[in-house]
Amino acid sequence: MTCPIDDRPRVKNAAATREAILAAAWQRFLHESYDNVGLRDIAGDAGVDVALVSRYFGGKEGLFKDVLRHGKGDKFAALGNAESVPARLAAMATEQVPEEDGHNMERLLIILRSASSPVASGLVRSAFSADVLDPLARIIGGERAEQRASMAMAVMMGATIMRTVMAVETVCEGACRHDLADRIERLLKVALEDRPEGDFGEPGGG
Amino acid sequence: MTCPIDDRPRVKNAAATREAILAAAWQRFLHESYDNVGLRDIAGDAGVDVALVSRYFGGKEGLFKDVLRHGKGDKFAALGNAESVPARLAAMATEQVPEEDGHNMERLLIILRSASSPVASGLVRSAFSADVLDPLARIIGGERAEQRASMAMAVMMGATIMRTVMAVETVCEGACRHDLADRIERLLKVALEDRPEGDFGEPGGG
DNA sequence: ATTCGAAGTCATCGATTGTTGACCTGGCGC
DNA sequence: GCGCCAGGTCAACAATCGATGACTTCGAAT
Repeated sequence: MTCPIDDRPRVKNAAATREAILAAAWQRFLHESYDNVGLRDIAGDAGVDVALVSRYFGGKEGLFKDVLRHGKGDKFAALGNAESVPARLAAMATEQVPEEDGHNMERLLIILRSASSPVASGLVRSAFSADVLDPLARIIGGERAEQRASMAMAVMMGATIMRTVMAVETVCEGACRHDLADRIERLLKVALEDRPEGDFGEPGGG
Repeated sequence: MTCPIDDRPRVKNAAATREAILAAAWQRFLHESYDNVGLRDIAGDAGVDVALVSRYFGGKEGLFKDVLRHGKGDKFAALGNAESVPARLAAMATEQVPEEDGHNMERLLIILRSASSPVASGLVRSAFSADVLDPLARIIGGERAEQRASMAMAVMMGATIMRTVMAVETVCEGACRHDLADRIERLLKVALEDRPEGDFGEPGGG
């Protein structure tokens, strides 16, 4: 198979072929939902025959599963301490992030896109719980950490949906981008608060 | 055609048939995405032949379009004034709502489910903008109303996703439901704030 | 009772999907 | 040299989808 972009025709290299398929699948699933991504599209992007996809990954579902667990093993665990989490997440939501966090943000978008597909939803839910929710809950700690982490991720997914899926201008760049990030950061702080309720006021800067 | 649940076989009543199809489609699109809902499923639920769906609504896309604009004309415009919006929306997100708002919440879920389907995304986006975002922005008023409304809806959609799509227990009912609604209400208040930023403290109760 | 049009039924089309098995091909050991 | 086998190609499969056109049936107006 002649790879369309690479000069070398990439002959007889199973590992490279597997990786090419995985990369193409990542990009496809990043922009469209599970159901609307065809194996022929992925194979075409990777410069590979369709049959190889099912052969290497045991079908579409297996490929999607491997896409979800692709990348660093840490995933969302590298968010720093509880203090820095809101700022880091806000930066991720507005995509002012270093390479590493951007990768995790893309994974979140992949999860979001295929969240409502009968065959993918199960994989998506478990991946979200294991790779996103639990690590975040472990970082923030405190009472009802899982619930507060869920609220923070609700903010993240909501903002992401507005930006990428609904394509709302005012959340994309429109006005001042830093103001948007600031508002999201404030939202994340409220979502992560473990104070009872109705208790305002920050512990003070420093 | 013998309707499976109704005693009367419903013969030769185009209006009733149209409404039955619409109701069945509403329920289907409420639980699955646009791509994963078949016209045969809808027709089966409505007790109607498949051909009638395409005949009455001019195809699947037309049916979905009619589903989106189904119901009251007011839609999200009946949320009261700017003061009551956060509480009402929080009640909607946790489904402690009267009949009317529940209908709007279902519409929001329909929008959410089919947001990433190539043919439905356009309809979904315009419906969301016209029936949800703009009315809400008009209610809250103030500076950059559209952006603040978008942030509030981001919170709403995020919470909804957590509950229904991701099926996160802690956001469903788990702990105390009223605490969840309270936290969402606080999030909505922050999302809708039109103060510059960094300015905390409420204007005082009463 | 007859007739005409709306309402409903049936069969089938074309397109697309994921998957599979048979078949080729090129490099490496012997 | 030859065989062997992993890596790759090709064609075809069954299933499903939305859509369409011809046909039948019922209701009502005359």
